[in-house]
Amino acid sequence: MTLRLHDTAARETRDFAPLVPGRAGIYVCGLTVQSEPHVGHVRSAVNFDVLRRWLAASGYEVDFIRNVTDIDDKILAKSAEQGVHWYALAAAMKRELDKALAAINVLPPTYEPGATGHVPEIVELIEQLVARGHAYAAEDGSGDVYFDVRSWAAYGELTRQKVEDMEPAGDADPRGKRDPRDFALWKGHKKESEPATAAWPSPWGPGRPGWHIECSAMAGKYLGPAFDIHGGGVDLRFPHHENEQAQSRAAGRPFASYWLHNAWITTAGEKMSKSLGNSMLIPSVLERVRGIELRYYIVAAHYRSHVEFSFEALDEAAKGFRRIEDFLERAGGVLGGAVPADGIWCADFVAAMDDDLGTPAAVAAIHDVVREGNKLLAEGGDERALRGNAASVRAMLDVLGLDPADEAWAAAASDDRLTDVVDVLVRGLLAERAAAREAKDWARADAIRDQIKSAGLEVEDTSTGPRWTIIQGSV
RNA sequence: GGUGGGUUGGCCGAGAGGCGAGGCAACGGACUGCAAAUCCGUCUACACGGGUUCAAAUCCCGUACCCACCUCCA
Repeated sequence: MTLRLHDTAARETRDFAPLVPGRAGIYVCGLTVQSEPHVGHVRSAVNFDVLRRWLAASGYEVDFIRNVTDIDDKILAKSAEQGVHWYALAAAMKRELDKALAAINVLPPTYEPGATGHVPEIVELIEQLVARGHAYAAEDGSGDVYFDVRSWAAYGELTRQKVEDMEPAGDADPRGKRDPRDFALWKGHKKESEPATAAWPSPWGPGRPGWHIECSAMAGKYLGPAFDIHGGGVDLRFPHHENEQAQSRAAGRPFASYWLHNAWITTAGEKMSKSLGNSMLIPSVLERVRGIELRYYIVAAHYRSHVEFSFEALDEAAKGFRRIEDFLERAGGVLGGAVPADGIWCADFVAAMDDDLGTPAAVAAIHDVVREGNKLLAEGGDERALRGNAASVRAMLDVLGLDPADEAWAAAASDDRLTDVVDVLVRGLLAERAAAREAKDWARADAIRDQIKSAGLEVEDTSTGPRWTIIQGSV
């Protein structure tokens, strides 16, 4: 069984053949830390986290680099608007992002480089491009350096566009450009409008990196001139990725073998970045569902499918996930403790994941095993089969970053000691209810159950006695 | 103007010539003191118009509508 990935550059799903057997180098364009993360932002992170986990689970040693763009026009503009230092804004938003990603169990990358920390590498790359005749310093004294689109015949190959059909780049004063489509590699410092802290020395005078160059420089530094997979959101295909590839290849670096792009999450047909209000911001969404449920919602859709975000769909996904979770919990009860995590992946799951990360089918495969497990649970008896079944569910969930027993969720979950306290209190009430039931005083028994429910706990009678759980969404 | 991606049941969402997606909701049954949970069953769709084929959501032609990108974007 080979992993197949949809390469957006080739426009086809191809067998994944790593440059070095057993190893996978991945570069993903992370966020420009300019505002609070919303559902759309974290989708990309989850999608590539699943890729990374599946590769690792399949036996690859994965180098996963996800950058942070910590300086650009927007950060400068927003910080000026808010009257804060640009680096303060970037750092604050970075912390928000980290918090949001931790809440949905996105593993930290192998390394997370930032643009501002790689100015020497960026300058070196630009120098290579100038030396090879693919970049030039603007002749208008602005200190800008541009990539010469006309000098690179393959320009447009990633998105199959002809240079003549493109609209001009608006990233700088066009007077300094040889061609309006040339884009900035280096932006000369604008003394009158930009803070002195937003400039670094360079052979072309003080300035800062253009938008695309940092990814080429950092991918080259950490993954080498050629690496396996480059990922990001669809919107980045052009200009960002097109330009990254042009810059890198023009500098003699083969760059990425495969390009993966995740689709958008929109709200009512609108991009999330344009949506008004902050109901789609991660902290706000996490008031409604738990992080694991949000992750399930994202994973249940294929990464290349456009998702129309709705709270109704989110709630439904959460219910679907709880079905899996409930099974594990009940199986754990029967098995006398935690369900082991060493189960095997079922064949459907593996086939789904190998087929361009077919997470919807993978989720369906998990549900199938859950149904089998529920059947075993209902029949009672075959503990060995149940153990294998439940362990299999856990193992598959783990690949998707959705194992409820994963310690990563513990930080976000309620305090264990508090759970113990509640358990003691509820057990007292349940003993009373048991006595009432014994006496067939159903009114009294139901009153106690209602009382517990009004506190936000659900009581269920099972073959092994009553069990209480927190009603999700009630707190 | 150029480049891509879509349109599937009440809802969410896969699939890519013949075979059950899956979840949620709804309804019926089993179980239960009643519930809950669970199991079983029911509802069974592919934007539209043609065509190819023994067989089409799936392939071909055409039409409509939607979305993204074309230098701020995950």
